Amino acid sequence: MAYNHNVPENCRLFILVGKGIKEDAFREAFGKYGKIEDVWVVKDRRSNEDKGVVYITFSKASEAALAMQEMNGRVVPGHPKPIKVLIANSKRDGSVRDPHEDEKILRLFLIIPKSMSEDELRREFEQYGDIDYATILRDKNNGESKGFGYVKFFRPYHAALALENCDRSFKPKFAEPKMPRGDRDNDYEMDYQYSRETRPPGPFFRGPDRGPDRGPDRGPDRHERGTKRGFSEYSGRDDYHDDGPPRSRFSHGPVVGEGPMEMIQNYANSGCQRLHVTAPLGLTQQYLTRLFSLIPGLEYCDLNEATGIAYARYTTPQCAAYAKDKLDGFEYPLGSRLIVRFADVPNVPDLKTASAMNFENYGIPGSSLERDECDTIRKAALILEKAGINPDRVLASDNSVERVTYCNILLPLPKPLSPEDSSLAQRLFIVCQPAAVPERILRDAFCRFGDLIDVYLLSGRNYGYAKYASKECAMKAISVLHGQSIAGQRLKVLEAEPPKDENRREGRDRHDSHSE
DNA sequence: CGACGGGACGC
DNA sequence: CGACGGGACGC
Repeated sequence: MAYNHNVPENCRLFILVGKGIKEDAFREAFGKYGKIEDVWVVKDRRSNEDKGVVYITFSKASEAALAMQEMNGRVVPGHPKPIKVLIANSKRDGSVRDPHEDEKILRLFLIIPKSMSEDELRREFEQYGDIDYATILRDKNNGESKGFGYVKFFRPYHAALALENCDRSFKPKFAEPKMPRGDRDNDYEMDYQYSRETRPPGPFFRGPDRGPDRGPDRGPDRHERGTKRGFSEYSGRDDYHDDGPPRSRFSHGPVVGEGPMEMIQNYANSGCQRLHVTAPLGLTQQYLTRLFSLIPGLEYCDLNEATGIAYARYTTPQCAAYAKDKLDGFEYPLGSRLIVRFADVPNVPDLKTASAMNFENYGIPGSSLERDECDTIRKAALILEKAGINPDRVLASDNSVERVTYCNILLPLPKPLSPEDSSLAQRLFIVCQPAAVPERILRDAFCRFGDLIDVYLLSGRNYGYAKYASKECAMKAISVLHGQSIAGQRLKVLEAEPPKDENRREGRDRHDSHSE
């Protein structure tokens, strides 16, 4: 399936280059940010000359957004001019520029439990990055939640991370822009011009981790401000890079002959030595500590394996900033990314620099690290893995099962989900006793038997359903999971009774024909 | 005992 | 500096 219309949204980059495009150089430069699905160098139909445009499709929106953030304005080897990198419009939208196009990559539409407040919503999502606003739609008359709302980030990368990693019960989607296409509004038009030309201080220039200290301009108008400010700014590398100057080498462009020490020293003092880490389920204390100790100056790294939340502390703020920059978004295991944030509200920066440290002591082979620390750390992780320093997901000689921290028994390895529109073969009824289990854990457990379409608990309840596209997989899930303990809760897994109020048609051979 | 989910932004 | 190919549904 090399060609697939069902690629996730916002996975494709639109890159402006000059002529003489070398595809391999682009694969090389962009490949480190994720899995590249397609590279297309656009050529003129007749002359076969480059049109100066490259499209790169990644497997995930977060990879594309990270690549944009890191590569925009950079020079690709063999190409004289700095490139411009944007998230591509969908093919359907063509080259139309929407005055609200930033909302397509910064704002999520979410299904939200009716009991959840906007503050809770914000707290839930700020683990993925700085939030512009979090709104819940309410009934005009009684103020009750309508069960959905929006969260807008300042950076496409953070929005994509939230989309991919938040609890699936939020059913996250990139929000459609508020106004219909072509419905011009003069205020927005003016703001658009203004923000592009002069770029006043605004949300984009706030530090990422200022906590509640967001300045005096935070108030009831923040929704409005957030909507207007800085839109269409996402393409500038300054706009979406996390930290103020001095920057990492990523935002400086290629740095030659600058060693890791200098690089760490050049990091802005965030005033924060402690990092908050969201780790994928199943990652172990030992593995995480090894990973974070690859960055010099680690004091400790404490992981709560039940929640996947860890705190790591470094000897200097610069080291912490460096670790955050290098490990945030680090993908391990495949498909899961670490999320690394400053744990504390940074103080006013001072100019202390990192004390002398030596990468050579950290056992990274070929640890010159001058070209690409991310890549080196990846390699180091692979080496650790080969050396058996591994999350203990994989246990025993039997490669078909593994130990996961949330469950009392060994489980089969995770398997991909079936598409949401798969036809339902078997439904299971699930009870968690005495209390509910987070859906991400249920999902991780129930997907392991294959062909899982969806698993969810009814909101505010400790029971729910799992839907499978194959009966065998569903029955296997019952046989393995029923009676076991997951995240400290006893699990009941039964075949579900048919839905209560369903107009039943007993027609045997009437299978769902997909529409459209 | 424990039985059936939610969906687009006041102008 | 600003926008769309090749491939192709089904044994």
